Amino acid sequence: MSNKSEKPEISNAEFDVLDVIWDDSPVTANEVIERLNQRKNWHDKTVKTLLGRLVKKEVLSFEKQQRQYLYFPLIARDEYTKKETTSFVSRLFKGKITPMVAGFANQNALSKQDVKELKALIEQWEKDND
Amino acid sequence: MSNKSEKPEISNAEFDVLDVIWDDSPVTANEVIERLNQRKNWHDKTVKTLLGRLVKKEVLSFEKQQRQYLYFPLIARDEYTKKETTSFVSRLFKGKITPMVAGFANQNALSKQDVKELKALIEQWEKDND
DNA sequence: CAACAAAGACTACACTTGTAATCAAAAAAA
DNA sequence: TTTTTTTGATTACAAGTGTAGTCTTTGTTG
Repeated sequence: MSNKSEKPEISNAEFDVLDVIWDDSPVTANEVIERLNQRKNWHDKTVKTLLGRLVKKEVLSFEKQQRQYLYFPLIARDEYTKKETTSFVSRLFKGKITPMVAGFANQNALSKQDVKELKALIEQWEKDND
Repeated sequence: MSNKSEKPEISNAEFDVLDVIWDDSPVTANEVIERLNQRKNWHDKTVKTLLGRLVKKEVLSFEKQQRQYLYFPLIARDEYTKKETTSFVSRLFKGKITPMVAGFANQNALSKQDVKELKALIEQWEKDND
């Protein structure tokens, strides 16, 4: 293994922490714990550990405010999701999104609204390209 | 943790093994090793270990052919990809595919061909639904 | 039949991950 | 100032993972 800063490798639990920080930052550890409390049922020590690991992985950083830390992300959510999406689609769908969307549709996970949005997106794409 | 048969939790390395088995099965371990050799550079013992773990996880099974085993999948690729897609999209895009496709387009990962296919897919969807 | 080779079973081992508990430093309260 | 609390740092620990090596069994070869 060993990927020194090549690519952060964010674990599932870590992602949940990062996710609420992306929602709004900088934030104190307690704020993060509180926000996570809404959905997860983690001990505050657990969240602290995850924050520490994210800092060590250089995904987060912080600045001291008295004795507390104010955490903020070092990588943008958008950048992260794009990268993850690319690797996900390339892994499971040989890089093609259509089969992925098809699987979605095929599962009744596609709503009328989604289709409307997709159409708008495509239209825009066609306007931009070519 | 601990998910007794709820949901297999296939690791990355395991997935690569499973992937070539999905391509064509049943196959012997050596066939799997050979196929993987094309892209990965794994020791054959490594592949054997992964096969064993997949069997233990009930993702694969096998039947003996003399002293060799012929492995085959217990879960369908399609089923797996659908499930993974759902969880991926729900995690990173709050369950909406459009933002995902948008990120894709936004990255120039969308080809003319893709768009054509997407349009066809949508058209079909509209024909089916409502 | 004896020795060898091939296949799978079992063992190994460091690193990651989930999930905290304990320790230490510093600020707040008594 | 002594005590208590709060916050982060360090330590813990089992299960999972990547990546093999060794042991055992069972055909194969001389």
